[in-house]
Amino acid sequence: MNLTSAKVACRDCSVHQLCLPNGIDEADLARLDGIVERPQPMAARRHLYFMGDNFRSVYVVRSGSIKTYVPSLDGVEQVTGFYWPGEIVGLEAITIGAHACSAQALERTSVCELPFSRLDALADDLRSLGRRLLQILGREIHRDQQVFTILGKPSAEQRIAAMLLNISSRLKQRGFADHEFRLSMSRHDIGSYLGLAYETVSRVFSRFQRQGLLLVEHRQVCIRDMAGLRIVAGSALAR
Amino acid sequence: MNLTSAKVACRDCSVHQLCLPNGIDEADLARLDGIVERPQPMAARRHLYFMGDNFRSVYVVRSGSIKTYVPSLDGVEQVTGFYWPGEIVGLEAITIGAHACSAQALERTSVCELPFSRLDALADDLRSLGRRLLQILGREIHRDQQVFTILGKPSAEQRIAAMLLNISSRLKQRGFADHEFRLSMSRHDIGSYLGLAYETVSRVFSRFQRQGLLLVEHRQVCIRDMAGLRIVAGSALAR
DNA sequence: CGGTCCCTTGATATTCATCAATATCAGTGG
DNA sequence: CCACTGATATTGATGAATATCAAGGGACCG
Repeated sequence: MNLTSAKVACRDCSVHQLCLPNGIDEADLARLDGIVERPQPMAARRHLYFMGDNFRSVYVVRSGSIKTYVPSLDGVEQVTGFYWPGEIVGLEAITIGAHACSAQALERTSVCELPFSRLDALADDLRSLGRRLLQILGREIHRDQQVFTILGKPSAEQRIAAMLLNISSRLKQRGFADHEFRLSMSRHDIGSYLGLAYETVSRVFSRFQRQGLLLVEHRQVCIRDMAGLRIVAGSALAR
Repeated sequence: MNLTSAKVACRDCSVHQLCLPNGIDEADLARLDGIVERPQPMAARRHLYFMGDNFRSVYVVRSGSIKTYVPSLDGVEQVTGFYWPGEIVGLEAITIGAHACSAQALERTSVCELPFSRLDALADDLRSLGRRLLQILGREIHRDQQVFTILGKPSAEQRIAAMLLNISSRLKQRGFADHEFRLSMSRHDIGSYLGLAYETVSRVFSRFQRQGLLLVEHRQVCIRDMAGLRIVAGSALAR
């Protein structure tokens, strides 16, 4: 028996407040809980879904992390996002009915699976769930807007600083340390996400370390000077 | 009296099929129509809202175009999006309750205003409206994902080609010509959006023209070689 | 008609990608 | 335990792409 796959009810889940159940009352929560599936944890590099797959479920990361990417003909995949505990993967497929990207575990990762048809049917009954779903999607749109300000920055230093601040703030929201964390993705993934060569990512990390902004050891990152990093990122909303 | 501000019911609106009412049945449509406000057209450069404003409404572009941007301390605003007829502005504020960016008309523009509290209340009654709202937000998330693949491209040529294709496909969806259109935003805005200097935008346009990919005259763009543009953009989902 | 903003183009400086070599780390099997 | 292997990361050298500085032309607006 694998402890990490033990069934944890939504009400006792550590990311409860960031997840769908937040704002759903006790009685309704039990019904929501009834449709949540909790598969075995996934090994690193396993896929949650592939681009083009029929949309069945959205997935909440419970532990570990996920990257999404768009594979391309020439084999150069483009990373479109990273997801940490409490974040929801697969929302991009709701309207289209098919996944617009592939989703892959960056490390050993466990998720909750929420079959969307059952979620949708349940929302017919529970107006609070319908509202909550709308909130979740609205939050996602808000986040995407913030990411636009990261990817729209003109220099490698600005983009990387803004990305680190974005990760930091997301981890903080989830109750993790905001100044020290382990990047579960490779330099290559970061470069693909930000539109930079992976060597550039590596160099900027080294430069930030020399400047006293960061301590970087492999994938472990410690932010030494949050304010300085904000200045590098550019004042435009790097919170 | 201004003809463009004449009251057009949702059912007769030209962007009906891209807008909220799509999929709402006749009887319910009348009720939805009842809460839609149709303000006078806005002059170019007028703001729909400013960052930080309380969230009251979402806005559907009926004619003209809107840009959204994040103003920053040093005065260097960062553009986060462009919106054409049938597209909905303001969704990023739904969950937070305050606008995360400012929205400005790029030309004479008319919108429909949908007061969200009334929309939300109506959705309690009309399950079809609740579903439709979810669809709208899901579509927005899907679009944002596509934008990530534009902004994540490594070169100026790729980003600009991908952006043009993205605009083209959005205009086509709305029944406009997909190979010939007028950009309502400045080179500066495009540069800010894509993380490029405005001179680079200008140069790449000229280069594309010399290569026979485009005809560019001021803000008027004609795509001469759609397939070639797709190749430049890189195969990764530039549709 | 004059002024302002926007766009284009050129020259130069800077940043970034690419190529390449080396180092490090996580597994794997002897 | 250690050697071996392949993936990952760092760093340097070089060339290409992009930003910056600068000038001039053209469109739009009062």
